This record gives sequence, C-alpha cells and structure tokens, in this order.
Amino acid sequence: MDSANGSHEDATLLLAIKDAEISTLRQQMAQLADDLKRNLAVLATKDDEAIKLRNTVDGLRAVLAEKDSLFSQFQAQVQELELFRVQESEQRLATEQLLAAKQKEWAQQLEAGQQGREAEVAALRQQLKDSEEKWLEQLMQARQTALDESMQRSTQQQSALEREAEHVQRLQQQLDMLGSSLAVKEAELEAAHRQLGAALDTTQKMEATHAQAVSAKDALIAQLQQQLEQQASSIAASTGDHENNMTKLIKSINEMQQSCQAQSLEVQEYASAQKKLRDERKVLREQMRQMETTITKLQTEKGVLEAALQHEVTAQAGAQAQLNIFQAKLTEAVVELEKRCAAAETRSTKLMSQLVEERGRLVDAVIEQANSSTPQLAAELAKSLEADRLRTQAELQGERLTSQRGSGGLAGLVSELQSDVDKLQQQLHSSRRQLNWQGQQSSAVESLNAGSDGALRRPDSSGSHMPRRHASSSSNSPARNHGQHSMHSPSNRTPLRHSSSLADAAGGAAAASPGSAAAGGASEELHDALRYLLNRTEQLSLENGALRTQLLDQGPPANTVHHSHKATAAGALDAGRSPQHHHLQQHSSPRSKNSKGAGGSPYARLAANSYHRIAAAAADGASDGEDDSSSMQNVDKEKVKRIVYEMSKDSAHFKNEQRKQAQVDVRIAQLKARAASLSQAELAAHQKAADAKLAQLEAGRDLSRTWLHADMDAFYASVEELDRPDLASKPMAVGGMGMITTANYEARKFGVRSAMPGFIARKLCPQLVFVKPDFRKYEAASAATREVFKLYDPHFVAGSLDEAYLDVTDYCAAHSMTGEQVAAALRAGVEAATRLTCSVGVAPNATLAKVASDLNKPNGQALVGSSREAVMAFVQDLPIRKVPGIGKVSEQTLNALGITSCGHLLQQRALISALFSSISSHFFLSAGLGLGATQHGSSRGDEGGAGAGGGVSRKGISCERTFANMSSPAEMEKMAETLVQHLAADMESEGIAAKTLTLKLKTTDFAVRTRAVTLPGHVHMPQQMLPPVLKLLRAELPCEIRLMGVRGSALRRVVTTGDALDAAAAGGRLNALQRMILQGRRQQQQQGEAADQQEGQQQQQQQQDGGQCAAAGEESGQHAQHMEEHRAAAAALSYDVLDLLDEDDEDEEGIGRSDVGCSHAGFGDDDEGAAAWGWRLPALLVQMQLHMHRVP
DNA sequence: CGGATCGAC
DNA sequence: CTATGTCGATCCG
Ligand SMILES: Nc1ncnc2c1ncn2[C@H]1C[C@H](O)[C@@H](COP(=O)(O)OP(=O)(O)OP(=O)(O)O)O1
Ligand SMILES: [Mg+2]
Ligand SMILES: [Mg+2]
Ligand SMILES: [Mg+2]
Repeated sequence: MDSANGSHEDATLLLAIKDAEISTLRQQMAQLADDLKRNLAVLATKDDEAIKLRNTVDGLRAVLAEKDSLFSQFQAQVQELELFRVQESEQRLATEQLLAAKQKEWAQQLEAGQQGREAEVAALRQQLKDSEEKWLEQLMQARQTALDESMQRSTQQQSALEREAEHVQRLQQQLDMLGSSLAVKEAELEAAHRQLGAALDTTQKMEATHAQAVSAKDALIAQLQQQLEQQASSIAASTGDHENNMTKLIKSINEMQQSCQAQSLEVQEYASAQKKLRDERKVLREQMRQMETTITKLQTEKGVLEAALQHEVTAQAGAQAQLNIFQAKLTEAVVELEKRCAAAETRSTKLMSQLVEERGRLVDAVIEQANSSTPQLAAELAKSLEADRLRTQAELQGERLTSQRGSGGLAGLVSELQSDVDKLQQQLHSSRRQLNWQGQQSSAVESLNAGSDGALRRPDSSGSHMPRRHASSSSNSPARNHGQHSMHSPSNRTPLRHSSSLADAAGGAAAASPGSAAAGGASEELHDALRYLLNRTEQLSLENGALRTQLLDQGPPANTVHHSHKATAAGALDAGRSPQHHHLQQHSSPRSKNSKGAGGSPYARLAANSYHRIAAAAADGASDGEDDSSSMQNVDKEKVKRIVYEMSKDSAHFKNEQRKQAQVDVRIAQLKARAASLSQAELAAHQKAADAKLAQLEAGRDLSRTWLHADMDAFYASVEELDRPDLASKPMAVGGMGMITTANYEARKFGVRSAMPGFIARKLCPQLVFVKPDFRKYEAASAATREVFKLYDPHFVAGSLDEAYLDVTDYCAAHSMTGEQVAAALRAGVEAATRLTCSVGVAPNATLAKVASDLNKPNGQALVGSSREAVMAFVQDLPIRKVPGIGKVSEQTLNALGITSCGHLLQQRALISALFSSISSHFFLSAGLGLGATQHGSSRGDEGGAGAGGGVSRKGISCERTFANMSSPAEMEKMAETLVQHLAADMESEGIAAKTLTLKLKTTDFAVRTRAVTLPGHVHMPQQMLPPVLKLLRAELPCEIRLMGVRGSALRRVVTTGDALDAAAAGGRLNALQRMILQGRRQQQQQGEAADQQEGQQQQQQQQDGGQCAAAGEESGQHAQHMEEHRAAAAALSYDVLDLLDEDDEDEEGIGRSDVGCSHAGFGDDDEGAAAWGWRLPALLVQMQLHMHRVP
C-alpha cells in the first residue's frame, strides 16, 4: 500500500513534473510558433517586396522594351536620314550635272544666238531658283533640324538610359541587401529549427501531433525556402538579363553615338559641299545677272524698237497710202504741169509777139520822136533799144528753156520720187523683217520676265516713252523729211529764188539804165514798159516755181487742212528749234571743276534714265532717282541703289513708301484710263483750248529782263568746311545717323545725298564724316551772301538760306555788262565775301535761271539766251523733273502720258488741257514754253495787303519732333505740352496768334495723321493752346507714335491785351464792348454779361470742350461754373482782343518779322527772305502768269 | 474747314 | 538701332 501509494505519488509527481515540462515545452513551442509566424510574416513581406520588385523589374523591362522600340525607331529614322542624304547627294549630283550641262548649253547658246538663250535662262532660272535654292536649302535645313532633333533625342535617351541603369543598380543593391537579410534569417531559422528538433526529440513521444505540425512547418519552411531561393535566383537572372540588356543598350548607344558623329561629319562634309555648290551657284548667278542685264538692255532696246516699229508700221501704212495718193497726184500734177507748161509756152509766144508788136510800135514812136529831134540820139536810142530787145528776148528764151528744163526735170523728179518710194518700200520690208524678229524676241523675253517683276513695275516705264520720242521724230515721216532735207525746204526756197531773181532783175535794170538815163523823161515811159515786161516774165518764172513747190509739197492745199494742226505746230517748233541751238550757251569759270562741252543737250543721258532697270522691286520707292548723271559720272548708281535697297527693304519706312507708291500707281492708272476714254471731239476741243492758252501765254512773254539765280554749293557742308578745312578733302555730311541734310561733293561721289538717312550713307561710304548741323552759322553765312546779292539787285528775292533770284536788268544797263558778266562778277563777289562758292543761272526769267543754276553745279554758271528761239531750244529736251515744282510724282504722272521733256508738254497740250486742272495745265504749258516770273513785287501779293493776311506774311507756324516709339497717353500728353510751349514761344517771338490748331501724329509705321480745330478766336499762349490740342490728341488714343507736331494757322498779328486795348483806348476807338472788356480786365473780376459778348461765351464753351477743365464735378457745380466763367473771361480778354476789335484795325501796318526761326534742332531752313517778298518760285511763276492772265 | 499729298530746301 | 523739320500750294470732300 505505501509503496503503491508512494509509487503512485511518484508517478503523479513525475507526471506533474512532466506536465510542467510539457507546459514549458508548449510555451516554448508557442514561442517558436510565434517566431515562426513572425518569420512567416517577414517572409510574406519579403514576398510582397519580391512581387513588387518583380513588378518594377517588369516595368523596367517594359521601359526597356519601349526604349528598344524607340531605339529601333531612331535607327529607322537614321536609316531614313541616311537614305535621304543619299538621295539628296544623288540629286545634288544630278543637279550639278544638270547645271554643268546647262552651263555648257548656255555657253553654246550664248554664242549660238539670243533666241534659245532667253528660254533657257528662264528654264535655268526656274531650276536654279526652285530646285537649287528653295528645294535644296529647305531640304538641307529640314535634314539638319531632323538630325539635330534626333541627336538631341538620342542624347536624351542616353541620359534616360543612364538614369535607368542607375536605377537598376540601386535595385540590384536592394536585392543584394535583401539576399543578405534573407541569409541571416535563414541562419536564424536553422538555429531555431535545431532548437526545435532538440525540443521535439525530447517531446517526440508525447507530442506527435506537435512533431507532425512541426514537420509540416518544416516542409512549409523548406518550400518557402525553395521559393525564396527561386525568387532570388530569378531576380538574379533578371538582373543579369538587365545587365545584359544594359550593356547591349550601352553598346548600341555607343554605336548610335558613333553613327551620329559620323553623320554629323557627313553633314559637315555635306555643308562644305553645299558651300562649294553655293559658290558655284554664285558664279552662275553672276553670269545670270550679266545675262539678265544684257537681256534687260535687249528688252529696252526691243521695247524701243518695237514701239518705233509699230509707229513706223503705222506711219508706213499711212505713208504708203499717202504714197499711193501722192503718186496719183503726181501724175495729175505732171499732166497739169505739162498743160501749164504748154499754156505757159503759148502765153510766152503770145507775149513775145505782143512784145515784138509793142517794141515795133515803140521803136516807130521813138524813131518819129528822134526824127523830130536829134538823129544821133535817136540812133543811139534805137541801138540801146535793140540791145534791150535782144536781151529780153534772150531772157525770155532762157525762161522758156528753164521751163522746158523744168518739165524735163520733172520726169527726173518723178523718177527720183519713184526711187524714194522704192527706198521707202525697202525700208518697210526690212523693218517688217526686224519686227518679226523682234516679235519673237519679245515673246521670249516676256516669258522670261513673267512674274518676276510685274507686280511692282510702273504702268509706264521708259520702255513706253522712249519709243514715243522716237516716234515723234520719225512721225514727221521719212517722206516729209526727205522733202525737207534732200531738197531745200519749199518755204525757204521759194522766197530765196524770188528775192534773188528780183535783185537780179533790179540790178540788170540798174545796169541797163545809165546809158539811157540821158534820154530824159521820154525814155522813162519806155523803161516802165520794159519793167512791166520783166515783171511779166518774172511772174511766169514764179508760176513755174510755184508749180514745182506744189509738186514738192506733195499735196494740194485742200489736203493740208486736215494735217494743219500738226504740220503748223511742228513747223513752228522746228523753225524755232533747229537753227538756234547755239543760243544755249554754258559758261564755266576758268576755275570751274567741270567745264562742259557746249552744244549737245546736257540731258540726253537723263532722258534714257536707267532708274527702272534694276529689279523693279529694288528701285521703286527706294530712291527718288533725281540724280543728274551729267555732273556726277563717278557715282556707281547701281551699287548705290542696291545698297539703299538692301538697307531699306525690311524697314517699316520702306513699307510705308511702298504703300504710298501703290496709291500713286492707282491714280496714274485712273488718269490713263481717262485719257484713253477721251473722244476725238473732246480732244479736238481741248487742243483748241490749249492752243488758245498757248497763244495767250506767248503774248505775255517778256524777254526783256535778265534774271540770275544763285545757289550756294553744298551749302551747309561748305560752311562747315570753313571751320574745319581738313574736312574739305574728305567725304562729309551734315546731319546724324538718322538724317543727313546735305553732303559735300566728295561724299556725293559715293551717292550720299540730302534727305538720306545717315546709317545708309555710312553704308555707302564708311569713311563718311558726320558733322552736327549748326543753323546759326548757316544763317550768318547766308546773310553774308545776301550782302553781296544786294549789290547787284537791291530787291533780290531770297529763295531760301542758300539761294536767291536777282533781276539784274538794271545793273546790266547801268554797267553795260551782259548777264553772264554780272553772273561771273557775282560769283567772284560771293566767294570773296564768304569763301564759299555758288553756281549761277542766267536767263530771261526766274524759273529758267533756277534751272540753269543747276546745270554746271559745283561753282559754275550757265546761260539761257534771251530770245524766244534760245528759250524754246533750251526747254525742248529739258527733262520735266528739272522744272521746279515737278517732283517725283508729277514726273511719273506725266511720264505715263508719254511726257518726259518739256517739249512733250507742248506736244501733248490737248491731253494736258483735258486731264489737269486749269491751274496745273497753266503751269505745265508755261513750263513747255519756258515761261517764268519776270518781275517781282509788281502784282502786290504781299505785305499787309487786303486784310487776308491778317498782317502776317506767313501762313502757318509749326513745331514737331521725332522720338522713340511712344504709346503711353501720359507721356504723349506731356510731349504735347512741351511742343505747345515751343510753338507758343515761337509765336510769341513772331508776335502772331492762330485761330486754327493742327495736331500731327506719325504712327510707328510712318503713316501721318493730322487733326485740326478752328477756334472761335485767335490764341498764342500755351495755356490757351494746350487744351484744344489735348482734346485732339485724346481723340486719337490709343495709338503708338514716333512723331508729334503742333501747327498754328489762320494767323493774325497779336497785340498784347494791354497794348491793344490801351492803344485802342488812346485812339478813342473803343466801342462799348471793348470798353467793358477793358474794364473787366483791369478789375480782374466778374464782368457783366453783356448781351453781345457771344465771343466770350463761345470761348467758354471751347474751354470746356477743350477738356482741360472737364472737372465740373460733384460738390460745387455752381462754384465750378463760376470758375469756368472767370477762366473764360480771362481767356477772352487775353487772346481774343483783336477778334473783338473793329475790322478797320486789320489793315494796320504789317508787323516786323524777326528773322530767327527755328531755334531748336530741326533741319528746317526757314525762308524769311522769301517771306519779305512773299514769293516762292512756283508761286512766283503761277502768280505772274495769273497776272498775265488777267491783263487781257 | 479738314485732311491728305506734293514739292522744295 | 537708326528714315528730319518747316513751310506753302493744291485738290477733294
Ligand atoms: N531735305 C532736306 N532737309 C533738310 N534740309 C535740307 C534738305 N535739303 C537741303 N537742305 C538744306 C541743306 C542744304 O545745304 C541747303 C541747300 O539745299 P540745296 O541747295 O538743295 O543743296 P546744297 O546747297 O546742299 O547742294 P547743291 O546746291 O550744291 O546741290 O538746304
Ligand atoms: Mg545749294
Ligand atoms: Mg538751294
Ligand atoms: Mg523738279
């Protein structure tokens, strides 16, 4: 029992112990299980991480695939590029070959002839332009940009790849770290496992389930481990793949880079090849250009010839018709002549018999008388009579012979004429052949130039007026010319014959008479009879001559009626022109740098102006084309034009010029349309009117006066050279980078001109020295010259600072000098006084003198003779542009009508009369006749006259400024204010007030806008002028401008209020209103609102409108109103005094003008001297002739 | 009268 | 970069 109890107790104790052990083991198990769980969780997270990693790796792979495809795309592109390049080089080669071929062809065809040449040039040009220039350059650019882009892209890709590689590396590192942590965990797990194993060993029996679980766990763990290992290996593999890919990628990138470099090398090569090509192209272009110039030359020639040929064809058609008529008439005339000869012969025989009879009777009578007186004397008389009879008989015989010879010569004449006709026909044929040829040429040329310059070409260029000129000289027609030149002119020959035979006859009679004079009164009868006979024979011969002249004149009088306009006019002009050329003399001083050959017209070259010839786009608007080539042969005009165009073409200014030119073109086109639509009747009517006008003008022509026009040479520049003699030999201009006022003659050799922007001038002449203008110096120099002018004409008319008109008629008379001598003296005098040179024109009127002064420009003089013939000869070929008042636009307009010279002005008088205003036609016709002002001061247009001038000679006064582009309203208003202040100051110093104010704006695109107000009264103070100006300005906002200007007009002399009113009061001439105003002003207080003070109220209104005090606002409307009234009253008092005074004040003495004008920086050259006489040249001319107009 | 244009220096 | 300033005449709406 005890032992059993004891063993039982032992067993229970052991069991307890075992139980405890088991519980501890269980605890340990639980712990282990926890551990396992934790490990499993860790493993799960690792798993997640692995999955994530795989995802990222997948992503990476996708990226890599993307990159791969990109890369392949890129490669494809590169291949494409390569392909393009190859194609291009092929095409380049092809074009090169083509070019070479074409070049050869050119060379051949150039020699071969002109026909193929032009077509080929067109084709080549096309090819050159299209395939070479555009295509190649564009393609190249495209390639280059594509290459650049792909290069950029590849570098971008490369960097992206690099970034990717970095990323992969980082991932790898992470993987490594993960691997190592996995290993650690593994070791830990193994340890735990071993512990577990040991624990299991101890509890194997009791805890089979536990063991099973543990083994299951083990298996699981193994599985996990396997998975992990797989993962690790797969990751490793993928990273390996990655690495492989990476290296591949890097390799390919390197390859790409290399290929890129190679490509860029190739591109460079290509570029250099292109450069070469370009050079070649340049050469080709040069050749092209040369060819083009020759082609344009040919073209113009063609134009000339074509038009001429057309004219000739028509003229010849006419001539042929005429010739037919003429031949018919000729035969008629021959018949008639023969008839007349026969009649004449019969008459002469009859006369002979009469003569014999008469003589017999006379002899009988004489013999009777002699018988009754002295037989000796009778015998002598009989003898002399007999001799006389014989002689007259012989003469008659001679006459008969000559008449016979005449009829005999008639046949010769007819044959001669026939040969002429033949010649004409030959000419006709040859010119027709030429025409055909030219027609072919022209069509070729036209196709060549089609589209290249058509858009900007002027409607009428030299191509059209040149032929007209040609035609006009040839439309006198070969037939007539022949008649006038190959034979003597009929109008000359007849009187010549007439007078010479008369003289002969008279001489014969005189020689015959001395012997018979002794016969006394008895023989006088006899002589009378003889004279009668002689006269009859004379008449006979005259008839004969007349017949011949009629023959030569190729048409019976009835026919001439139709032609009479042309014929008589042309005849008159011819008569005036041809023999008198020597009247146009040109004298240069011995020191004159350019003495010109006399005789030939100095404008011949100008007429063939090359202005339009260079690419029309380049020339049009780029310059005024005013240059006179005769004085400046050294100027390379083409180059100048090119440079000016190059500098201009992209500027806003140029665009504006083009816009304006387009407008002009439209107007000209309309004018031409109107000209074309004129009916014959209308033209005839205008022709008549113009003829009447011409007659009237001609009647007023005054050749009795001698005018000089003196114009200083390069005035501002020369004055500057006085102070800086070193500049005299260098090219120099007065002005700045923005604008040049003038240049010395050295600079002009480079094409530098007045009104040219300085930066363009510097392009033309890099050494050009710029000098800032100093107007006071020029005024001083001008004054010095005028001191000299005064000596020769105390009433000389100053045209500007640098020129003057002098009527030296009286001086010439007083010193018995010619105009030329006075001119020489004047030039010497000016130079002595100022060390400045001038050029002088001498002529019978002011206008011609001005034209002449320009002919021998630097330091020379020229004369237009004081005869109608000399004037007409001078004017005949004078280019219209030379006429003062005809500028660029008028020139173009007239050119469109075929008028290039003053002679044409007369020829086209009907058109002129029809198309232009009466004042313009007056002007043009006067120019055509070479008329101009011959007197100054005679018509009294000036000086305090008739109230219209308001006591002021000038019509307006203004102030304007150019500045950096401006759009801010505040800034603009400030500018307006300073301008108004300047203007007010100028007006103050001139003592004038204005009723009309004009604001001028020039927008940044050079378009000019003007806006004007006319105020109810005159203003001259800035406070009064600013508000209206601001109002005008505000109406234009918003805008961006480069210039602003203010101008006052409707001027009147101003009298300060005090002065005016006091003076008026002193004169007792105040009316009630004025007295009231005076009172109001003195009190400076509210004035009674007189019923008739409308002016003041208007002023007030104006003030409010003026905007400055639109502040009539919130609080004290009453007060503001009051203030306004005050202000208005003050305004009325201060600026409108004269407007309130009686009209009779208006013709008070003119106010003295101060001679200082622009004190500021403008280039203006203010003509105060001209103002003194009130004449400007066109005005002078027009007024003169209006004056003449009124006289009859 | 207002606006644009032309011409000249 | 960079294209004037002043004045008169004329035309047209
Ligand atoms: N477009 C202009 N703008 C401003 N000032 C000018 C302009 N043209 C000329 N002037 C000034 C400068 C000139 O020296 C002066 C006289 O002009 P002008 O007689 O025509 O030329 P010029 O005296 O300089 O040379 P020349 O008479 O020898 O041809 O007027
Ligand atoms: Mg001059
Ligand atoms: Mg001048
Ligand atoms: Mg002119």
